[in-house]
Amino acid sequence: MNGRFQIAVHIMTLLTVSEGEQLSSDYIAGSINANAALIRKELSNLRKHNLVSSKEGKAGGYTLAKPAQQITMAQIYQAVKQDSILGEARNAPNPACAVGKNINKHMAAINTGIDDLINKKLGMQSLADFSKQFQ
Amino acid sequence: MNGRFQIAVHIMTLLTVSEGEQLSSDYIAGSINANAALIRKELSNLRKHNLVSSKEGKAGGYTLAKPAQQITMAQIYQAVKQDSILGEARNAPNPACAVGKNINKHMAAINTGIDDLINKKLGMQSLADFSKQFQ
DNA sequence: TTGTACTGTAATAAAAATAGTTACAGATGA
DNA sequence: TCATCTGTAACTATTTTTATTACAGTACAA
Repeated sequence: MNGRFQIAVHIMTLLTVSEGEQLSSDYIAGSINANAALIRKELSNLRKHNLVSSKEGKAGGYTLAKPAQQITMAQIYQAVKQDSILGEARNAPNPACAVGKNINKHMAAINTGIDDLINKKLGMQSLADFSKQFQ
Repeated sequence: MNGRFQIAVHIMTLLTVSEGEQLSSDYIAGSINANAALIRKELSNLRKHNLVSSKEGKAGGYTLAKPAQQITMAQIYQAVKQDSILGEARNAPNPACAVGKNINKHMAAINTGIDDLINKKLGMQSLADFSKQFQ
């Protein structure tokens, strides 16, 4: 989810700074220097999370779904994150070992603890706050 | 760094639980269900960070470099982490764009803020605390 | 009603990151 | 001097991420 948060924040910042104007995926991709279809995919995800709205057809494009004051960085983070931050085991550890048997559970506790913390921290900053830095 | 933190914590927990006994990389790999050479690579890194000591030769193996009470989960995290959590841009964004030009700097600020938070949180839990859960 | 400029999405390819493997030199103790 | 272990490099395989291409569908406007 590394690069995706970066991209999502970049997108959201562009939409904030351009104040309601419809931006095309091509334009956004140009600023990010990434592929337009990829950007549309992320925009699609952000729309699913009610952070952007889109308009098809000529003169279509993307805008914020609501004022930047009402969007927190945590919401963007949530929209993008899919896996835990510090990771779960990819190989089932050995269940015959007292440590292996329980490590996933205890790692999960660490992960959710940290994730809560991140959400709390990012929840304190609105997209409007963040975007102000670019003016 | 996802899977590596999991592996490193697993290793450190095994070494804690086995109370000073030398463990071989083979034994550790068996509990984690991973490759022994891979585990040795991570052990090598943990040693570099003064968290484990190793002994070569027959009857060799690995032990904690210091008591588990004196090791925090944050130290393990630090030993393993190499990149930022939420990511920096992989493509240089467009420098001709006010947002693209500055996004990396501002994302970096978010990243270090979160990293500090993680360190603070993980710094509150010792390896001894964590390992108690497995007894 | 037709052309143009967009979104939406799937299929696929390329690239990068991660994990796993093999191999073997060197250390150490029995 | 043999057996058992670490240390590390070189390499391969796998998985994940990112990029590309392609095209159907929508909306506006002349």
